[in-house]
Amino acid sequence: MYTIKQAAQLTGIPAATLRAWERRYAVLRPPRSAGGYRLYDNAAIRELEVMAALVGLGHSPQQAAAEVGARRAGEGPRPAPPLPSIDAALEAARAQDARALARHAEVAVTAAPLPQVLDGWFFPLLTAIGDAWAAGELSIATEHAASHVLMRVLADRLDEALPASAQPALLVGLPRGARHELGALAFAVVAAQQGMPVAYLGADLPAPEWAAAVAATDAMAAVLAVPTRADIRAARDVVVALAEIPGVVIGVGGSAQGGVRPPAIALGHDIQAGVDTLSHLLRTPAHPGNGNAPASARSAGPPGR
Amino acid sequence: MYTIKQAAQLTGIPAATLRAWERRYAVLRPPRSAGGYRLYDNAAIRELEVMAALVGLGHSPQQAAAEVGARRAGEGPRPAPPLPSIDAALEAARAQDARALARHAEVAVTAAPLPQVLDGWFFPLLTAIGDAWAAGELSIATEHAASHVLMRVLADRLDEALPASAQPALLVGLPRGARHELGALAFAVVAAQQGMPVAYLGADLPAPEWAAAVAATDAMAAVLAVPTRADIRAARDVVVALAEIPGVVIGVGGSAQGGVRPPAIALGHDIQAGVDTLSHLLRTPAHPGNGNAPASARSAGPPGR
DNA sequence: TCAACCTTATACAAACATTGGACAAACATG
DNA sequence: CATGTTTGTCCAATGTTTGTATAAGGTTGA
Repeated sequence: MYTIKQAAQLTGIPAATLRAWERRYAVLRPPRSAGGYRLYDNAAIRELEVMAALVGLGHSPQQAAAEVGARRAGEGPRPAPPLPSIDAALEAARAQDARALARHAEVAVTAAPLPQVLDGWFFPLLTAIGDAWAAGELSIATEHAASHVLMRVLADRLDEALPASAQPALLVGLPRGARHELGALAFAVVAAQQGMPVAYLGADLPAPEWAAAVAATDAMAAVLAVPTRADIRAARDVVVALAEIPGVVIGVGGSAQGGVRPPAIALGHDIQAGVDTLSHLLRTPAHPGNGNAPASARSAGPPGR
Repeated sequence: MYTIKQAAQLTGIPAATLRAWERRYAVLRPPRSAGGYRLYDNAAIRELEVMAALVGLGHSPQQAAAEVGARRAGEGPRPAPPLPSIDAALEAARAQDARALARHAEVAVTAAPLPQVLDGWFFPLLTAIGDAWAAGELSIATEHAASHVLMRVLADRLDEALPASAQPALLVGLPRGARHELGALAFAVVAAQQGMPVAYLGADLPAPEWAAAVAATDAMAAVLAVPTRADIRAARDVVVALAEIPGVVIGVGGSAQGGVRPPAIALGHDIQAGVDTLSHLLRTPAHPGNGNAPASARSAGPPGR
């Protein structure tokens, strides 16, 4: 737990401003000590960092607070807000009714903060579709069409979340041969909603291309999805290629992320947590001894902006 | 959310002009803060950028506002409106600037009727990108990202053109193994804008899946793209599978369409003409002697609607 | 006990927005 | 050419947003 001065130092936001933010936007309600001192924990610090990032990106503090607040609304142990029925969406997919499916998905992403919708709706729907296909109730064409639709809904979200003009600092995509894009895209969207300037590179990208993309954009981090065992080899190649470039944080996600070793950092299987981890790594000015992260940033200056 | 000054900075349009546009053309109605400040979100910024680009292209602001507000398909025989520069878009693609590329594409599809834009902008841009790649000036990642962006712009148009909910009468897609989707998607969009209920099935679809999709939707026609020689065999398989189903018109397009024989109907290399051909075939109650079309309609009633 | 740090409440100025009207340059049209 | 419309910009009076400063006083830990 940190006092306000420490929080100010950690986040770079003056203490007076922190108090003003709390008073005016209720952006945080840190617990107090017996004597009434504010006590910030690490989660609070991270939220402030997100807020600062959004403000630095040009959002008005008022709105940034609203956005941060909206996102936090979905984290507590409260009863989850009702999501639309997965069965109905599955039915739409089965009936090849792209429009209805898109509508269901739109409703879902609007109903709650995205990470929650992903866990509670998108991914369950995907496995339901997968099951239906395995049971022979559903053709590949149908499965194709459905994932197209879902991808588009997420891509729209990505568009909406991306700052109007920013050099991408984070690249997200899949290694050569890998196909299942939805997880990677979902990660990109959540990261973008957190204020990171993301570029989504798509599926099936060979290692040299990854390196070229990182070099061209001067990105500070790359995240690749490793959806299946079969993708591990290609993912390793990418990691090797990227490790050549100093100062790039390499994250991996997906079911088979365990098959990829340092310097890649496994981001785990919870998207929100993975984004938090990454965001923290990027915001912390590279500790020499933090385990497996590269040692120094290439481009001078702080991450934000 | 951005205040008007930031919106002005992001779009390059003076704040006073933004207000004037809003007042005079109702081009945007941004939400307001509690104190009455305009709040622009990313979508609004993008719309303004499109509008600004159209104005820069020579459209009057009034007209541009109307076009941005309600994008319509082919209007009268207006003098060919100027399309945005392909070079600028190529530059955006090369710089991995997905946002700028999307903006260029938006401007293009807004500036003129789609078939014209396809011939005069989209496909030239694609070949330019292809050339740049062949010349080693451009990585696969870049080419990937660019075609992603262009696909999305077209897919948006498809969504917009499709009637709220109608049983698809026409399926569009690619045979197993085929990848280059843009032509097929473009065909689907033009057909949809012409009023046909289209479903876009996507790439890489095996023959049995085509048959299943046609059977499931009771579609009256299927159009498959045959982008390269290598796709001919798979396309033939699809044609054979679909020929089993009576009353289905089978159209083929793409560079290698010549390699596929009746009962498939070659739709030629001009999208508009191809759509016209198909539409004519569907509207004409199956002549027994029209060369290579199948003989009878399955579902009773007239094709169109 | 004391210095350092924290609290609330109020205040304030600089930066930024708002509306409504006005106006000249550019453009079209008879 | 004369006339009317369109369009970008500017003005003035007024309200909002936001970071920071101040006063008066309480808490913390050596």
